[in-house]
Amino acid sequence: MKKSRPKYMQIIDAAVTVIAENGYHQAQVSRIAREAGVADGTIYLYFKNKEDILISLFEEKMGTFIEKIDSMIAGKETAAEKLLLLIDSHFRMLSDNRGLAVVTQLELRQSNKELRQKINEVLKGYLKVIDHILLEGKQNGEFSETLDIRLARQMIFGTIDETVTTWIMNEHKYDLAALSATIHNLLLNGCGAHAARPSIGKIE
Amino acid sequence: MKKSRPKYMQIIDAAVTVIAENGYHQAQVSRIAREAGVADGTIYLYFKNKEDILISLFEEKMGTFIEKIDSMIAGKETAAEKLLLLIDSHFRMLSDNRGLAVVTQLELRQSNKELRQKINEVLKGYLKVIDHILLEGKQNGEFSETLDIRLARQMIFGTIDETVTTWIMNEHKYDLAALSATIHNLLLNGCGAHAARPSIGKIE
Amino acid sequence: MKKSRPKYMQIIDAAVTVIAENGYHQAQVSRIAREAGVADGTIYLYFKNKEDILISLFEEKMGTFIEKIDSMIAGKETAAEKLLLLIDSHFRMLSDNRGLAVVTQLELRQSNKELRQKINEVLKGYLKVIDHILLEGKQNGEFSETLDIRLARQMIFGTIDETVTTWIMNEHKYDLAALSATIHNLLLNGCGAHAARPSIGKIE
Amino acid sequence: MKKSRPKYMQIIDAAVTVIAENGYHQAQVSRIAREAGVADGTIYLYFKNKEDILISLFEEKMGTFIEKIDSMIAGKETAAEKLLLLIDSHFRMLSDNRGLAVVTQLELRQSNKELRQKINEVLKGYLKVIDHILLEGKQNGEFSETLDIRLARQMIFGTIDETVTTWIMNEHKYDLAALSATIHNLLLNGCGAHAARPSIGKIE
DNA sequence: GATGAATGAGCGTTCATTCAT
DNA sequence: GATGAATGAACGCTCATTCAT
Repeated sequence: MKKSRPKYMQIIDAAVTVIAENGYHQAQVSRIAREAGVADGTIYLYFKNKEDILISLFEEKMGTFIEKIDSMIAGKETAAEKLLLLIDSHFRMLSDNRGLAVVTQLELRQSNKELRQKINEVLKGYLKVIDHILLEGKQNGEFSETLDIRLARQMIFGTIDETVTTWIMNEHKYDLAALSATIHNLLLNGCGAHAARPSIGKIE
Repeated sequence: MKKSRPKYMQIIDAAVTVIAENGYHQAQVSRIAREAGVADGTIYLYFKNKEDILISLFEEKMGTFIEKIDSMIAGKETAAEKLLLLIDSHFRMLSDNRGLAVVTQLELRQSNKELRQKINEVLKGYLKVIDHILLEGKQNGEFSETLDIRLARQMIFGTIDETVTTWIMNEHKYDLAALSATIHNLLLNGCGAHAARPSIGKIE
Repeated sequence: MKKSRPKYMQIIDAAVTVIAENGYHQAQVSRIAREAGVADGTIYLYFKNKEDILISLFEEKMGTFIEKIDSMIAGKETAAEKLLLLIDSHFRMLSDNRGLAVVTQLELRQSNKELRQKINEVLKGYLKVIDHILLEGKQNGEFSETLDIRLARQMIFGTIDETVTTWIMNEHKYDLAALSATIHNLLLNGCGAHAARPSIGKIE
Repeated sequence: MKKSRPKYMQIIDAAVTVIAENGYHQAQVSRIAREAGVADGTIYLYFKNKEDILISLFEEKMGTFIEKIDSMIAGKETAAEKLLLLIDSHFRMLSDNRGLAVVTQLELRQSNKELRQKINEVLKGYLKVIDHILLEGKQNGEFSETLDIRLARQMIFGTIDETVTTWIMNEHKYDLAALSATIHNLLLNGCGAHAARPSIGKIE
């Protein structure tokens, strides 16, 4: 429907740009409209209100990302490989799109509780992907059979999230994607992976 | 100093109460003043501006917490024990003070970038405590000698933080402190601790 | 002429329906268009602007009413009979068409001064009918020969109008048309009619 | 309380001036504030919102008027005299305060249904005064013993209201107060007063 | 004639901060 | 030191109207 219209994505991309450049609280609707090259009122033909722009932004960008990860992961055999791919894709996506990184890691978190709860709904899709990897790893013996999946997932997501946030707070001074292998190793150990055997070559 | 006057802490505690009950965006200066039992203008005799209240809040509460941890940790011998104490104290402090937990984990993160950067300054003290534990663990052979301290610290802090946030988002439905041992184990593994041997009794 | 096209009346009737159901301030052009089953832009092929719809609405509905009254009155002999017919027709028309009653008595009065002045132009036709009745009554001796026609007309119109408005504000709880005879009697007295003699049968 | 502060009446008077000069829809809060010589925000120390200004305006001005009428009327003996005083005071008040006349007769009626209903609440006090006069007149034999008080009140109020509105629509071209005696006479007749006897001298 | 997507001006209200008392 | 009345900048959203198709 409306999502097929070019202006829909145009406005979302304008929102990312404006928020990344000026911060969440400086992202007035009129500024987003100007950046998108449309009139203020046009925004409201595609979005219910300002909050709807931000939720849609997150849904579109994160949704696309989750789908990509999902299909890429399908091609890997071991849970360890899948986890590495997830971490690495996550880091690469944000490295390649620093505006989006700032928006999702810092700016959007300044929103009110309701918006943040909706963002969390979207994130659940991502957390499910992690859970699948963990479950598979437990079942095929890669990970400890006593692993608490919920807590392990919190470790994985928390570590990735904190790593990205720190990188941004340090103004992207170093190469985020270069950390993938080390982080992967930390997390694998955390999951009780049989450290020496599966890791071959470049990962360690 | 102004900090020695009773009204200083009175205002900070009022801020915690007001933010915990009504959320960051409902925490108007006049409401904090009413809760503290002072006039609006009085706030500005003790704090430069509203942001200053929130930074001071974080400094006072987190500062006290870091000092406590630091002195408690001094009594423990191994890095593993210190880490367990840190995790457990962290979880217990927030379990025992849910208002403060909501304020620091959710509400204060809605503030703008500048405020969050100052909050990060305060957090650095906490991160240093973690770094000390990790360094000690590496030096005395408890942890892997190739451990990247910065990334391990991000894993530890990120995992703790995500665990607390998830607990709050689930409206404290379960016992946070009960997770200490399991989280500790995950993180120890992550750090390459010689899993089986050192953990005795209740940790595993 | 444009007025001859079917969509002209279709839009006016849609306007009455929309205003009656949702009130003046909720009667957006796009809503009227939807109710009329035409596109927004089509409205502007038949009406200069929104105000023009409302004026035309009043002209059409009130104009029709005045013509009806005029021809009906012609069949009556005395001024008193004509006045009764006028009051009774007025009450019946609005009783039978409550949507229109709400629109003309309440909603349209929320319009701005210019629109209300144009509505008054239309009303002048109605006031002229009243004036004719009064003049005839004075001339044939039914009414006081000192009667001030302008003021008597204001009394008649003001009384009818206030009676209808009160009826609507009371949510049509009682039968408006049942008041015709009593109101007629009050107004006849006001006009100095020789009370006892001319009123025969049902009027008193 | 707040009503005792001088700024309360200052803002109400500013509202009358601004609405009278520019019309209801041009009466922005900021314009009223400027006219009152206060900051926009100050308005909200004395009034809940814009609507509250207008209701208060009506309550203050009409409330004062009703009290005045009530006490003046107490000094008159007959219902006829009381009615004359009421009409004459009504006309004089609005003649002496043409801005207020425009505001209450034309502009305030453009407000939405809720505001108009609150205005009607205030008006009920005025209608009660009329009802008292009518009841007294019926009881002491001045008026017809079959007089329907509700309808007679609608005639009296409707006639006065229509007379004032016509005067304003004619841009105050003639002397409104000069009509008091004639209107009084019309209404007395309407009420079935024994025409010849009670009216002495100046009334007719 | 008919459409409907796009336009953009306009405004009530909040609240951090000041300063005369 | 303490007060609290006053300030005024800032912004999301609606809807009558246009015009390219």
